Amino acid sequence: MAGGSSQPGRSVTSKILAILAAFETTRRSLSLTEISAAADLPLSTTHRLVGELVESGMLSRSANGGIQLGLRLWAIAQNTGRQLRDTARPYVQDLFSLTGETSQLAIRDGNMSLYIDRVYGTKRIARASRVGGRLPLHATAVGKVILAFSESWVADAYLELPLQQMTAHTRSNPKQLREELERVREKGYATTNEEVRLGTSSIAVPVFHTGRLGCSIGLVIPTSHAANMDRFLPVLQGTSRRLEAATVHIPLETLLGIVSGPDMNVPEEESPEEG
Amino acid sequence: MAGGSSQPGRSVTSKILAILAAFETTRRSLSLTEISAAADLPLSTTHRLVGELVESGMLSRSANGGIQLGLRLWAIAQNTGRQLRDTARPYVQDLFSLTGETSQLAIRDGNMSLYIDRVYGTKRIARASRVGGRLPLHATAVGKVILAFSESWVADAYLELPLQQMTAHTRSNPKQLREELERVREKGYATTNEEVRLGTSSIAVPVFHTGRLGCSIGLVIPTSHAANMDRFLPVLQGTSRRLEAATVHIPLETLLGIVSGPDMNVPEEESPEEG
DNA sequence: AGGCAGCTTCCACTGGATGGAAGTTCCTGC
DNA sequence: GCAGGAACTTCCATCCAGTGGAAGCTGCCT
Repeated sequence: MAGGSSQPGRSVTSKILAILAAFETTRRSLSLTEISAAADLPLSTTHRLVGELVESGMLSRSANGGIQLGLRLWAIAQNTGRQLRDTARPYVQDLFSLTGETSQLAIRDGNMSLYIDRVYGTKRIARASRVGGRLPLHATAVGKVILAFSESWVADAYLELPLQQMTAHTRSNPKQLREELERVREKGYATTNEEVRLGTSSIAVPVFHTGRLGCSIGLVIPTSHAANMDRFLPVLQGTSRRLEAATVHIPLETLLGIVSGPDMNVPEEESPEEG
Repeated sequence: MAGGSSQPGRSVTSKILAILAAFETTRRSLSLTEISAAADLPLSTTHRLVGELVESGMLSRSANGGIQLGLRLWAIAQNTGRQLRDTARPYVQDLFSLTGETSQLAIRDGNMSLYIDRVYGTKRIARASRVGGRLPLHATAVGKVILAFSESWVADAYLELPLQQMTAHTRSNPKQLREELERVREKGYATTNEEVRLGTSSIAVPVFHTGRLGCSIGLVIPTSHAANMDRFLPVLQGTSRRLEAATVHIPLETLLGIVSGPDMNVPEEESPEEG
């Protein structure tokens, strides 16, 4: 290639991905230089690629000169897993209306729980998760539900990995976790107490689909009034059952848009980020 | 390039965009051949690029062999306009709780209204819009609000374009529309009656930000009980005012993530699609 | 008014992208 | 069970699109 030392073995595709990935962890707009650094690309290459991406609407320039993700990209991406989100949203809303607590729906994406939808009130509580965000499976209630009710290889593979200690309360001992998952299976729901972030607790139940785990729905509750969280169980289980009924006619693969095959993909270190 | 007749002048970037754009109008998974046709690329090129995109998580292969948008892409794209969506969501929810009618929030994207958020109940009504979807500005209540309260060049430029006749009720006469926009400005809200789709009507109000139009919020109502729609006005205006208060401290550019500059981009013919 | 950081443009070079063709798999109909 | 064919995958000689160092530009800060 150019002047002398291109970085061989990097396809254009991977460079474009690297540029988009620079926005994966931040809500801010980024400068060209920041993108260049994050994507590990020469400034001039970044400049040209970003230019093309802006041209096409994948990225956009904001008033202050920064670069952000474009509305076109967002609009295209809205088609991902739409079946599940469109179907589930009213039920997640109901859950919020009935409990008044932050309600969420998550699926497994590799070895993380991926938050698909989330309904919350105007009084903000400190939040560790967000729609599109990921958290470790062992630290959250939805994650524990996913580990407990997925095919056994999921938990087996997961518990081999190093388990991130997010707060002093996070259980990072594989043996203890395995026992806890057993209890989750018996009781039919999972809870956490300040295992992701101090001050918030959570509770979650599974949503099944043709005998397999489909997703998990749960509540995030300020620890201050989280005593007796299981008072929410009837509502949670009722919502789960109604959601199961609403999705039973849709093939699981259509719902999720993915096969969650045995490909536990590599950690990739997304820190919990912002509150 | 290869064997003989590449299509010169097409950057790799544009090819990747073309592949992603193939998913813009469909929720289905696509076969390689379909993508190849939609993106107007040779099959082998499509094969290689799709392979790379799947590798990186931008696309994913579903169980039946089809190809779909990947969760990674979705998760990255969630950062687009997050500030506005995160802030506004509870207010859109409130609007739904208080009215029981489908509630939505839209902004202008080129010469279309882009639906940013939407809250609806479990009883489905025929719907023409969806989150991430676009509709012509002149046929919807939110669109009319956008035209009426944006800088005057927006409506001026828009009314020069050919106006799509979506139903028998759609007003596609520029002169009539200009008068209607004047009335919208006087009354402070806009309505439609079956102008997008027979059977549904809508009403919308503007949400301002530092004196300029920020976005528009509105309701979609089955025409059967849309008589006296303006009974919803106090709730709509109250919600708008509360949303204005909640966003006033955030710079407009940060909110939208874009400058809606004088670049009225070309129609691009997205049909209303599915109900 | 000099310095500097960030952005944009330029351009000769070259290796990664290219796509036609051949090979493979997996149907479906007779 | 096998011919026909549609969809997908692999191969590889060709060559131009992508490349990135360097130089130029802009605007801000001191």
